[in-house]
Amino acid sequence: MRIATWNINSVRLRVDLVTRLLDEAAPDLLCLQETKCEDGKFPREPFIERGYTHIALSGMRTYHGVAILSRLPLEASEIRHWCGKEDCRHVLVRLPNGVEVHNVYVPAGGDIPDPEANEKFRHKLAFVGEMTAWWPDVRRAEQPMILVGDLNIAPLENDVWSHRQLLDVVSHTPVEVEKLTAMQASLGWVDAVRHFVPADQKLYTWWSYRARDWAASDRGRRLDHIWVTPPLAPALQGARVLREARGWLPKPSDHVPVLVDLDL
DNA sequence: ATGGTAGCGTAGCTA
Repeated sequence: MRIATWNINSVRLRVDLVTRLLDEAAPDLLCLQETKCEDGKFPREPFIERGYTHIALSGMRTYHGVAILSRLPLEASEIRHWCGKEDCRHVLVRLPNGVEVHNVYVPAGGDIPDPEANEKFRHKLAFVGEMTAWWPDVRRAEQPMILVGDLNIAPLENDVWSHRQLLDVVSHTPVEVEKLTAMQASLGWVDAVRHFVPADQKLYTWWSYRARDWAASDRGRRLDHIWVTPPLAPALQGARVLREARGWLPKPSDHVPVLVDLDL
């Protein structure tokens, strides 16, 4: 089974890039974030045509939005809300093989890394904290589960272009990294990508639109993740970050797809 | 130290 995650930054604007990924990488499931699209306006047809007939949506106008496109049947799907907001950041599905897939879009957190001064940063920390407490409450580490999405945190030193220079930049601050690490520990989640790429190797999934030349400066961050619970770790077959998609024309997303293969 | 770009929706918010 191949699963992919991609922050698409408007699914309607980039529907042709999504179909390109489906055609070239042929994932069984594709989890999208930042669809920025109400469910009734979601462009289902190009995906259905390609066999992705099972679609779970949690979308809204203008902001956020998550979606799961699947060519495997979905036995159940559910939308979850966090921090008392209905802001379309989490949809989950159950597959026929019993695996549960969670697609999450963690709040970006604004620019100021101070929860007192910045409500967005406070929301980000609260979001991850709430979810961390929730996992052991409702699920067990023995259940086969996959968590994917734009977690908006780059936890390791080599998940950013400069650990030292990003220590006080939202996405890589110690307080965020601690929060994400605590969530990972909550059910013993295994980082499926770092399972294959050594921690001393730089790895990014996002490059800012603001760089003059994203590839030349290469100031990236690894914000997009795929985690699995311990029972799925032995099934991990490989992982890929599709860096070349950052250059897909005419209008690339600032994030690239992340893919993991499992022997399931 | 600062400003740089992008999407939505048509101003200003979010990233």
